[in-house]
Amino acid sequence: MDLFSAQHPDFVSLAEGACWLPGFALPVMDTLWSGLQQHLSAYPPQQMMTPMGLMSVRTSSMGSWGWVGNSRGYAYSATQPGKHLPWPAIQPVILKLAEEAARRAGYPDFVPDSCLINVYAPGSKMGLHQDKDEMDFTQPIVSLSLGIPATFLFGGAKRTDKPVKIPLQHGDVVVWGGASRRFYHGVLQVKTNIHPLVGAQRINLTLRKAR
DNA sequence: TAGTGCCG
DNA sequence: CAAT
Repeated sequence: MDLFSAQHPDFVSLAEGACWLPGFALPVMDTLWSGLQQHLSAYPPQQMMTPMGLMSVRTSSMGSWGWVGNSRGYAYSATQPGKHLPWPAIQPVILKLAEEAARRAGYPDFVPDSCLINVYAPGSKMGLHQDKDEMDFTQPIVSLSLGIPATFLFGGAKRTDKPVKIPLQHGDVVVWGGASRRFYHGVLQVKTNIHPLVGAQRINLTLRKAR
């Protein structure tokens, strides 16, 4: 490994089946942000309820299935909350980026049908949880960060496993599947900051195959 | 257990 | 770790 790639690794292994790809999406971020801004205007993110209380993040979706929470639990829904309208298709730039990241991580057959969009204002966070409402656990999760930095917590199979802290920045991608597909993960409270393109917020896109 | 606050 |  030469000096440049030692300082700027493009692949960091987190666990069996899981990796962090720092800056993987940087070449498409301007295009991606342009499309995402239009989506967020048309489909404003909403705070979801959970059995435990109101989430601090705001959520929107693209794709055939959108993630929804309510006081009884979590589910994937073909329609927007409180409406009878479907979500728009996953934007081609996002779909291609997710498939390329999955391939780089060792999942060449990734076909996402759901893109969950989580918007973190400063102070927002996400507690440790598992993504386990999908049908096919052979398909990985692909996560893309935009905007201000945040600390991603990547734990293990048990809630009590000590998480690794990953400082995610604009353009970073994390992929987890295989043995780590159901590992606990979360996000520490986001600190106040300004990103030159995205402003005072962090946005996370999570691509999955829900059905 | 996709949140929160209390307790030791 | 409750209470869902």
